[in-house]
Amino acid sequence: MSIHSLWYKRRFHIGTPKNMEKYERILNAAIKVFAEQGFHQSTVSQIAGEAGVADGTIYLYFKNKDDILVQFYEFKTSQVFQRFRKEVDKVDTAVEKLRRLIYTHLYEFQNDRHMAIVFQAETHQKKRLAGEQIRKISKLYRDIISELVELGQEDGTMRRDLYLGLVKRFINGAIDEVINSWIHTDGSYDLVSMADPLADLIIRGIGNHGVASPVKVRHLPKEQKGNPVIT
Amino acid sequence: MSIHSLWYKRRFHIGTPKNMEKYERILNAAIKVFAEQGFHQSTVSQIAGEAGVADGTIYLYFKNKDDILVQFYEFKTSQVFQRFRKEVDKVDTAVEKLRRLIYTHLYEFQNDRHMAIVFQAETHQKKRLAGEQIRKISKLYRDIISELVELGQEDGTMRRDLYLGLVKRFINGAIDEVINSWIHTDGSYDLVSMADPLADLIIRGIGNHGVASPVKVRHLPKEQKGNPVIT
Amino acid sequence: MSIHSLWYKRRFHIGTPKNMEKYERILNAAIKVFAEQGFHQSTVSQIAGEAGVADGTIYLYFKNKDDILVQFYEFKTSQVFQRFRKEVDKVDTAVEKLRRLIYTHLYEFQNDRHMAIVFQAETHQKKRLAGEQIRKISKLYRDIISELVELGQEDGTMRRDLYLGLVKRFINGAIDEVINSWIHTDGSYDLVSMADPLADLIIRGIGNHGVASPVKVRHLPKEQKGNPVIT
Amino acid sequence: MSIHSLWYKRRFHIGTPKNMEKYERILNAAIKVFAEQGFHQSTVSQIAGEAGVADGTIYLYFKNKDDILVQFYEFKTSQVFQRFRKEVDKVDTAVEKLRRLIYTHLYEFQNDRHMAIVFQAETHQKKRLAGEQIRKISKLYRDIISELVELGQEDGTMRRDLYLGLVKRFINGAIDEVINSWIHTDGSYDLVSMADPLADLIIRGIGNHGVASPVKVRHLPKEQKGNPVIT
DNA sequence: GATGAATGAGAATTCATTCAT
DNA sequence: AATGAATGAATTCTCATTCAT
Repeated sequence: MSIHSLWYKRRFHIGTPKNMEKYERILNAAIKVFAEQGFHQSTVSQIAGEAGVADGTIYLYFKNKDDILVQFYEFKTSQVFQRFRKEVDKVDTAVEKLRRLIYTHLYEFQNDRHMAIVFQAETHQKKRLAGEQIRKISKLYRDIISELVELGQEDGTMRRDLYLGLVKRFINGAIDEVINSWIHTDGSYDLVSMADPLADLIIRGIGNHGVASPVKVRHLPKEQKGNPVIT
Repeated sequence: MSIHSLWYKRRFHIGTPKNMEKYERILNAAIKVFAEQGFHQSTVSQIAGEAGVADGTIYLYFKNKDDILVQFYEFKTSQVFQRFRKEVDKVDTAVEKLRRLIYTHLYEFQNDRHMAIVFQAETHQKKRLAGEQIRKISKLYRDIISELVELGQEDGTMRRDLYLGLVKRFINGAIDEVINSWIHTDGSYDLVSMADPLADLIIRGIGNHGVASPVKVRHLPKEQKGNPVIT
Repeated sequence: MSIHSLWYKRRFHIGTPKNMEKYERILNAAIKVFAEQGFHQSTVSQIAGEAGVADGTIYLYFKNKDDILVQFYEFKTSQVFQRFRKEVDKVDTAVEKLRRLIYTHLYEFQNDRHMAIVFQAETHQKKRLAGEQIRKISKLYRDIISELVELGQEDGTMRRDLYLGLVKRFINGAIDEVINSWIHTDGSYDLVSMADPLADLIIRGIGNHGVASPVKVRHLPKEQKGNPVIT
Repeated sequence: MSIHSLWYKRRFHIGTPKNMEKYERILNAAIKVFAEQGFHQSTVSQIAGEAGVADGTIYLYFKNKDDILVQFYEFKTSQVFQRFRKEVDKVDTAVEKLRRLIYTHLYEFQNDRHMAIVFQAETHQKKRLAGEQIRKISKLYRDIISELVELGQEDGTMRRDLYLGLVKRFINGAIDEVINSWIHTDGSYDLVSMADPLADLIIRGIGNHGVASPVKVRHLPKEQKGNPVIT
C-alpha cells in the first residue's frame, strides 16, 4: 500500500512522534549541510550521511531535494517568524515593539546559526526554490513593521512623513545586514548585543539633530536626478 | 607556449582590443544568464549561446565557470564601486557624501540590472566562489562609509556616540534591501527616486525627535539580554 | 523453521484456504497492474496497494517480483490452457475441434482481459522471465493443434501436404493477432464473434478455390529465393 | 551555442555524414542490446559500451533512452516497411503481391535479426513507448494488405465474403507468429523458406476443399455463443 | 503471519571541461 | 584563435527487498 513516501503526512501533521523525530533529524542535517556548503553544492548523500540515514530515506520524508528547502521555510523558518509576532505583541509602544523585534530577530538567528545562514543565503536568490514560502514569511515580517510604524506615528514617537514601503525595507535591510556581517565573521561576537544600538540607529538615525548644525535635508539639484553628474 | 588560454592576460589587462571585446561580450552574456537563472542553474553552453561563441571559447578567456563570477567582481563590479569612490570624493560635507553614495549606488544598480541581480544574489552566499574579490569590494565600500561618518563626526553633523562597525552595516544594509526589493518587484519603479528619502532615513532615523516625546533610549532590562524573556 | 515465505507451498498447492485467498488476491492485483502498466513499469508497491496488503506481504507469497509473473503462467494461464484441452476433447471431428479451440481461446481471453493483455505482452519478449512456464504452455497449445490437424488429415478434412510445424504457427499466429488487435482497440467489440469467421479463414484460406480461376500455386522463380530481386 | 545535443538534427536529416555514421552506430548498438536483453533490462551504459562511445554521447544523438526506441521505429523499421510497399508494387496480381509481401517480410526480418527481435517484442506491448511510430507502421502494413485483398476480390482470385478487418489480422498474425517462432529457436532454420508454404496456407487454408467432404461451415449452436458450454 | 520503514544498489541524465581539427 | 563533439564524473532519484516490531 505504501507508496514508500511519508512526506505528505508531514505536510498535514499526521506523523507519529517516531517519524517526526527522523523528519526533524533529516531537516536539521540538511540545514547544517546547506549552511556549510550552500544548497547547490550540497548533495543528498551528504545530508543523509549527516542525518545518519540511507540516501533513499530522505525521499520518504521529502519529495525531492528542493522540497527540503521548501519545508525549511514552511516548517522551521516560519515557526521562528511567528515567534517574532508573539514577542512584538507583548509590548505596547511602537518603540518598544521595534526594539523587541530586533532583539528577538538577532536572538533567534544567533541561536540557530545554520538557519540564519541558509535563510540569508537562499532568501536573496532571485530565482528561489521556495518562493511561495519566502513570500509568506516576508509578508509576515513586513506586516509587523508596518503596524509598528503606524502605531508610532499615532502616538507621536515616529515621523509622520514616512513612506511606509521604504521604511519597511530600511528597517529590514539594516537588521539583515547586521546578521549577514555576523555570519561572515563566523559569529565571533555577540550578535544580540547589537540589538539596542541598532534600534537606536533606526530610530534616531545617524544625524546629530538639533545639537550643532541641524541636518539640512539638502536634496541633490534636480538636474542630477536623471543622470548622475560624473564631473 | 601553446597558449590555449588567455584568462591570465585579462587579469592583468594585457589583452588586445579585439579580444577585449570578446572578453566583455562573454562576461556580459554570463551576467545576463546568471541574472536570469542564478549561477548554478546556468550552464556554460547557455553563456556561450548568449555571447554567440562556441562553448570552448569561454575557456580561452576564463579559467572555468567559477572564474567568470570571480572576474565579474574583479572586472565589472569593482569598476562600479570605484565610481562610488570618485563620486563621493567630489563633494565635501559628510552628509553630501552620503547622499551621493546612495544616489550613485542606486543609479548604477538601476542602470545595470543584471549586475545588480547577480551582485545581490551571489554576494549573500556564505560559501562564495569569489570570496576574495567580494571582500575587497566590501572593504572599499565600507571604507567609504567609514571616512564619511568620521568626517561627519568631526564637522558635527553626525553623532559621536556611534559604533562605526555597526553604522557601516546599518547603512549598507538599508541600501541593499531597497535594491533587493526593487529587484524582486522586477524593477517596476524608479529606484533612484528612493535615494533621497533613504538618505533622509539614515540621517534622521524614523524617530520624531524633539517634537513630541523625545525618544527615551530605553534599553531592555539586563536579564533579558542573555535570554529573551518570553513573558 | 521460521518460515517467512510461503511461495514454495503455493507451488505445490499446500496452502490453507485462507492463505490461498490472499495469494489469489495478490496475483490478480498483480495481473491488473501489469496489464495497465506493463511488467517493468509496475512496482511491487502498486501491486500491494491494489491487493490491499503491505509491501512485505507480497514476499510471503512470492519469491520476488519476477516470480509473480512466473506464477501467473504456472497458476493462472495454465489453468486456462488446460481448459482449452478439455473443450477440444469434447468434440470429435478435427474441424469441430479447431472451431472449439478458437472459440474457447477468444472466449477466455475476452472474459479475462487483464490476463489477455499480460499474456500477449510478456509472451512476446525474447528474454522472458517465465521462459520455462511459457514453453510448457506453448507446447500444450501446439500439441492440441498437432493432434487436431493430424486427425483432420486422417479423416480427410484437412490437407495432407501440410508442414505441421508451420501450420501450428499459422493457426496460433492468426488467433493471436486477432486478440492483439482487440486489446489495442481497448476491447471495444465482441471478440468471440470473430471465432467463426476466423476458423473459416484458417480452414478455407482466403483464396477463391475452384470457383473462378483456381489458385495457381505459383512459386517465385528460384533465383529470387536467396535474395529478393529489387528490380 | 551548442546545447550539446544533436538529436534534433537527425530528426530533420541535417546531419553531416560523420555524425550520421555515429548516429547509426549507436542506433545499431542499441538495437543489438535491446534484442539481447529487452528494452527495460538494457542500460544506456551497455549501449554506449556496445557502440564504443561514452555514456554521455548517447544524449547528443537521442533525447533520452525512450527516444532510441522511437527512432528505431521512425528511422530503421519504417525504412524496411517502405521496402515492403515497393516490392508489392512490382507485381500485378493479388496473389503475387501477397507472396511477395510475405517473402520480403521474412527476408528482411531474417537479414536483420536484431531488428526482428526488438520489433516483435516491443510492438506487442500495450503501453508502448513508441506508440505513434508503431501505429504509423502498422497502418502502412495493413493498407498494403487491404489493397491486395481488394484487388484479389476484383480479379476473382480471392473470396468476396471476407471481413477485411479480420483478414488483415489473420494474415498479419500468421506471418508474425512464423517470425516469432523463428526468433525463439534462435534462427536456426531458414525463415525465408517458409514464405511459400505460408502464403499457400493463407490463400488455400488448411481445409481439403472439394476433395473428400467439403468443409461444412458448421457454426456452433447459438446457445454456446454467449457462454461456452463447459459440459 | 503481517507490516511498512528503511535500505542501498543501480540507472538515467547533466554538464563542465578537454582537445582534435 | 576558435570550434563543438566527445567525455565521464557526479548527482538525483527509484524501487525491489529486508527485517525489526
